[in-house]
Amino acid sequence: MRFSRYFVPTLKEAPAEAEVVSHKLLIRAGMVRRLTSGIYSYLPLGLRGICKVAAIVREEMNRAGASEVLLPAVQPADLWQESGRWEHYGKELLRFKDRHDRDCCFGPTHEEVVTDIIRGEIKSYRQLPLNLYQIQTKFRDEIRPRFGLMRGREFIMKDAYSFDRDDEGADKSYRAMFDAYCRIFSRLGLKYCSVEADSGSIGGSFSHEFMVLAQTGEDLIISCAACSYAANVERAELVPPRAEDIDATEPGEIEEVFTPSQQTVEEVAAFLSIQPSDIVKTILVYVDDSPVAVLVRGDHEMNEVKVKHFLNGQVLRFANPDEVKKLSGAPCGFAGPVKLKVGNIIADNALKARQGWVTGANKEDLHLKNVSLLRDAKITEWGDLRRMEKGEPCPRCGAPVDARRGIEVGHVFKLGTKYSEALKANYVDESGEDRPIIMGCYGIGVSRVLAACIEQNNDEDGIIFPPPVAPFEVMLLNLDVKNEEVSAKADEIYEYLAAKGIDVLLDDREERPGVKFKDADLLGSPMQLVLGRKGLERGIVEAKDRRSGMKVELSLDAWDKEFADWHAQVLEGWKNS
RNA sequence: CGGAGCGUGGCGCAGAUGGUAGCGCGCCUGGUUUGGGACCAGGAUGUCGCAGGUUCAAAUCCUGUCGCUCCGACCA
Repeated sequence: MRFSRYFVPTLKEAPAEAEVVSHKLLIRAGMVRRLTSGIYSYLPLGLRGICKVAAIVREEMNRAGASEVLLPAVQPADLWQESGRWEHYGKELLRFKDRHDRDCCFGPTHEEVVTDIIRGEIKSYRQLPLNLYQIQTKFRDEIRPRFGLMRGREFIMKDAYSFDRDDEGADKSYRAMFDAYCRIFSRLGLKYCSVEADSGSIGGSFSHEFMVLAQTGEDLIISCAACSYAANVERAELVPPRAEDIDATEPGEIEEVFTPSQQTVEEVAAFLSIQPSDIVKTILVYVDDSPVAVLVRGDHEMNEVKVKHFLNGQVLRFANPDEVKKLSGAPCGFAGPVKLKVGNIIADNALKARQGWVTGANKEDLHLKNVSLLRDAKITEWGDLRRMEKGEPCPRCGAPVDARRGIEVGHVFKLGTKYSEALKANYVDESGEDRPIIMGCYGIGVSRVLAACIEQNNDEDGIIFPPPVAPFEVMLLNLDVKNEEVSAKADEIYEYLAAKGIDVLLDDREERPGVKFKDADLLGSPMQLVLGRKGLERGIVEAKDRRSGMKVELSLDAWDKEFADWHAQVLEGWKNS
């Protein structure tokens, strides 16, 4: 492409709306523009980036034996009522009515639609296994879209669905997708890892997430260097205290202590000159509208996902101040398990480690000392209810774990028969018996991958695209557009590269050199070729590796070889990084 | 939805105590420049988010409303 005729509206300043680096750079580089909250237009350069990602995804999906389809974005409500998700999906599902007043929705995911196709077409075990995928725009009406393409409401996703006759086959399909995902993210040049994950509202038995490591990631990943255990914090299992670590000494009599206006754990600890780990935090929540008190150690964090699963609940919300008052009889900050009038009190395993605790007294400005949860409280059940912290023992090998931030770019689920049973997608096996198809589903956030890629590859001058993702692999700068010889040579090199199948953007704008250098760095092509009058006189083209900043001069006399060597060398550098 | 903040030329912003809108970037014209976002001169562009209200007078005060961003519950 020729820059002068292409549409690349670059910006010197980052728009105020952008918070994270990928968002700022996507806008500054003229790749995207926001239409409204969480909804973006892809401009030519952005679309090229998306297409590059999609092409790799497509190749690897095809290679893994999946067949590409394109399913409808607008879907009828009855399908969703059949699966039960019309009720359960929540407000992220964008619902509307058509002119005939029929309920519809915009697909946030396509389990219902594929399963509907499959139940109509698949009758026999002979037709299985099968894997269908698509790359398509999804819509999820997120509560709070943020970080540009990272969490949009409208986004581009690759979603695949596998159909198998039995568990063994389903596991094979899952494995095939897992491997394909590894190949995809490696080819895209991303630093990623796969972690055990919670399966969330899509449902199913087990799942893994693919995370791109980045400080701005919204997810926390627990990983163990010693045994390669890795999991999302939502999921990371904690080992209960070992028998020998338990101090069973029974404390003395319960004692009320005056703690005026000391509401937070930190305040109470400071006021009583004790550690936060000497305190039991009592968190009042509602799970599916019934009240629950969750007990965790003062220095620990409750894990809402774990609590939800522990109670087999769908929705968890915190009690509001009025409800706290009603449930505990005291304002926020003074709830405690002793004589608490909440039927369901669940406690984290870590609280088994000892007996004497400080807790709220369920009375304003009072706490209790010497509380034994076994003696003084009615604990319904104990369990793993908190978030793992950095440095805690790995559930597999006991070594201290590390915590890092990540962006979820892919997710593989083993669904089982959740949808096939709800929608009656059965097949007939060898013995003539009807059986539900075993399903799996596999997503990649294509637009998010582009953002994550920029998040991971940038510097103060702009984007540094890995070659496979770069909208243009080479940017060719003609510094003297008005000089006919220079322009003729630039055109010649442009044609040469194009003929080699290299995506090249020729900057033929009537701009000063400085503008072109700045834009080239901003747009992030991994390779820059610079041709000017001075260089042409000396018979050279200057070549810059965007990532290392290394510049070399390529002789025009030996162009074929010198360019090929340099090109290979830059690509090699990326592979080894 | 709860908490915080912001809406003023295309972009980034300034406009106390009310007096009829300005700066930088960008854009247009001409000239001088031309290897890391040039300079000079001239020029265009605003129903100050929207709707009410107070006032002789509102970007500024009041009320409502819409939109956006950020912090918490969702997820690719």
